[in-house]
Amino acid sequence: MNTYNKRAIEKKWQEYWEREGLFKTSDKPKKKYYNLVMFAYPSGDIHMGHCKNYVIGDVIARYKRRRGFDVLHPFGWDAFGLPAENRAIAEGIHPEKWTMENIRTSDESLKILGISYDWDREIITCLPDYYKWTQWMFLLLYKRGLAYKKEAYVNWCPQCQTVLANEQVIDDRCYRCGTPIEKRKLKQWFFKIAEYAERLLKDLDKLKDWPQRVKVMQRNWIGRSEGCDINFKVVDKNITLRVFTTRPDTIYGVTFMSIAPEHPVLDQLIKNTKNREQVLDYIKSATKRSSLERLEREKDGVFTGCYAINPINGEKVPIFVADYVLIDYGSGVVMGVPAHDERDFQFARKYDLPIKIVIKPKDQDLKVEDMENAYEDYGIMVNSEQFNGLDSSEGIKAVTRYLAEKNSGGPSVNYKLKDWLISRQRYWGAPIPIIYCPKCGTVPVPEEALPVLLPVKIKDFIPKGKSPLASVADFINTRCPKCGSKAERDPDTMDTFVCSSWYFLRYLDPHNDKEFCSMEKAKAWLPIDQYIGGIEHATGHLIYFRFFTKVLYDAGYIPVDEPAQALFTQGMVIRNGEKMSKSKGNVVPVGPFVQKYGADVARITILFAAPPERDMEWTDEGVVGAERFVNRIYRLIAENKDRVSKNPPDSVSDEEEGLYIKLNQTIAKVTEDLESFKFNTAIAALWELLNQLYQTTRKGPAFDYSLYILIQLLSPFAPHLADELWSMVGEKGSLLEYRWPGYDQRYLKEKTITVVLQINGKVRSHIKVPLDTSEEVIRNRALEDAKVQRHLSGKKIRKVIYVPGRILNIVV
RNA sequence: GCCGGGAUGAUGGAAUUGGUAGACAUAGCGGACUUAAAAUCCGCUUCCCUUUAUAGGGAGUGCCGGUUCGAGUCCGGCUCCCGGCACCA
Repeated sequence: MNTYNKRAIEKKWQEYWEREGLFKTSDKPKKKYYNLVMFAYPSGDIHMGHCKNYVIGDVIARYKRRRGFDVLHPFGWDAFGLPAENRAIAEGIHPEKWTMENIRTSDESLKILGISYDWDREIITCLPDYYKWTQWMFLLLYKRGLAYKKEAYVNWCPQCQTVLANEQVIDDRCYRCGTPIEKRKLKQWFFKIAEYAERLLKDLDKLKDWPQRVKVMQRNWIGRSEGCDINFKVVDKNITLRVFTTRPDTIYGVTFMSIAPEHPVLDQLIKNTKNREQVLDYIKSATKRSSLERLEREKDGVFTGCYAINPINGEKVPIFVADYVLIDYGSGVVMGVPAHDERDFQFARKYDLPIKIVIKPKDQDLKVEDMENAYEDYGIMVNSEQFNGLDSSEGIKAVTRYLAEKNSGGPSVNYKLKDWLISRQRYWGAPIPIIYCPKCGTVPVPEEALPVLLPVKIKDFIPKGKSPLASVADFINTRCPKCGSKAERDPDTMDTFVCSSWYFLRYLDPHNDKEFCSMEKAKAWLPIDQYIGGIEHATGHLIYFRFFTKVLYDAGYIPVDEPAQALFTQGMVIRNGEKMSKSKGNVVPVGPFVQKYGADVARITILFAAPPERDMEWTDEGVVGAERFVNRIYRLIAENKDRVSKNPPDSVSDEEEGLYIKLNQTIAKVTEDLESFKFNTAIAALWELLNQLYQTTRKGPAFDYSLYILIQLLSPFAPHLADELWSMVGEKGSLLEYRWPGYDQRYLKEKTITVVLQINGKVRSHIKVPLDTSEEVIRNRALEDAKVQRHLSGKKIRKVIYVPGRILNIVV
């Protein structure tokens, strides 16, 4: 009887849970707990690498249920996206067929793992009853002026043949396929997330239970920068160039201006100048280069033939076009201060432009001839007329104020966060609900005409630089909803991150065909009490869904302006040194593993190996340990099942006191650890209790009761085994139907304590005394101690420090 | 470059937040059970030195220094690793 038939037992309990509807969500929650794990992309079957997230979420869900919460614990699928389409192109399977089959397989895997999802609320983003509301969201943003179409230089992945959002470009490469991205000038749909930059930043402070790390990443990503706008008039032209700078204290050091090659003002600026041809050539070659190339090249540019006037002193400086100036930061124009900006310094040296020192360090002077680099630190303003002598920080304020008074600029704030490009030139996504009418222009599809169905019958998925939908005549050709004349649909689909920006709301009211979610349900369940997912979404999904929440809040559809109270980011599952993934060929599939070892073993393996926020190595040794753990518990209970008692001991004998204290400590420890996501130490505590129970030779009422409690404490981690043992000892139903056990305050502390005796901070001896022994008694006992005496001989005691119940340190 | 986080036995990891470093597990070694093996149960297992043994001593949480009766934990200075941002004006 070393082991038990895991698969048979697990199946039995999974059927029971389903039959009794134990995972169902309450319609009228009294004490709600919205526990959400990030949904997933259905790429084949799930494997153990994915499961960590789900197992963590399930432990919390089961624990909270037993604490009396009405738990909402749903799951769904982020089912649009490129892999399905790429598979379709390679193998001729329709993306929908492939996706839905994957979902069926993966659902099965989640069920055999015993994850307690309310399956009635499962959502699948590629189905019309879901993406209807994704399109509705687009229209809402459009109505609120937050969705707009503009021509811009955008990120283009030549491999995926589609544009990408900034958040999907990692180190100038496509986040999906790693291909270096190109810049293309295209007309695309954007969401005005930049308009929410300040609120997205400020409200991070409200998110007390989010990891610091994620908040820091979001702050970096939003990239708020305070500074000053300065207007430079162009000589002999009716043009004003606005620059943004964080260092207005260096304004007297401006010796040139640089404009980004993509800047629209250039057309007008170089009209009728003799350098026109040269400038156009430069623009042409510069705009072709990738941002990576541009970064690596030596800084260069070309003189436009025009001059600008420095508003502070009227100096005339040449204007260049230079590709180190970024079109999408600030105004795309910079003032060149070579003495105090490294890039400007290099540029000035190359073109022999003057370098003028206007900031000097506090304790020394700078000489242009000696400079090998720009002096970028703060210092004292010099060569700056009335501002001479000011410290940089005062100078920044003084110059800003002066420029504002003169109407030549003023304080300004810039963000790195840019508007979110959401058009995709691919088939497998939610169609953008917009119609172009030759008479009425851009016309949104009326709400009652939603969803705009993705045509199922399509032969050619291959992207050719424009959406495959563009060549589906049935889809593209339509009538204008306003005037009825012949019109065309937008052929693009939406970024899948749009689908995932609001999915957490659909779970609240998944079958509502009138609204994406009723206000009543939103009020009942929001915000998410615990969100669990991967850190990789820190600057993508986790910003987008905060943005959507704020928009919906502003529009009066939901009662919260932040979606999630608490966030937990779990670590990855590593195997053989690499992230577990199909492409690395190191996955452990769920089905075969559960067949062989059972779901409880899988769960314990994941939970015990490491703290959940850290990466965990999946090893065979870990599996061995987990298997031993469940077998050992099963055997202990099975061998003693007739002894198990639901009643705490009436009185605790001296002999059993140690065990009974251990039991109460274990209840307290496991409870605390569950509250703070320390599942590895919670299981370690159970293991300690288990070891102690195995070593108990004289079994009494405390032992009998301990078994009863052990089964209960096990239930969030190994729910199948726990329920099986529960019925083995004569209890009814599932532990999900029982409250979490409490502990006896009186038996948390040992009645005899060990006091460590130290001399000069070194451990020399230990004494055992009753719990409430006075310091004096302990001191005397210590001085009598043979070992202490040996170390004290011939020395004078200078001081004695007593830490109650722990340590007595004698200083000699 | 700027901003985070980290470094503890052979290994995964504990340590009440300044109070016995190494819980629990894995691996290893030894014992019991067995005809035998597996499984199981029990014991040992940071390193070095002394000792037949009991035992005793010393060192030890990446490195150097500091605060303290006492530091894995706090402070200062480094080294290395991981992550985020980065031509951001």
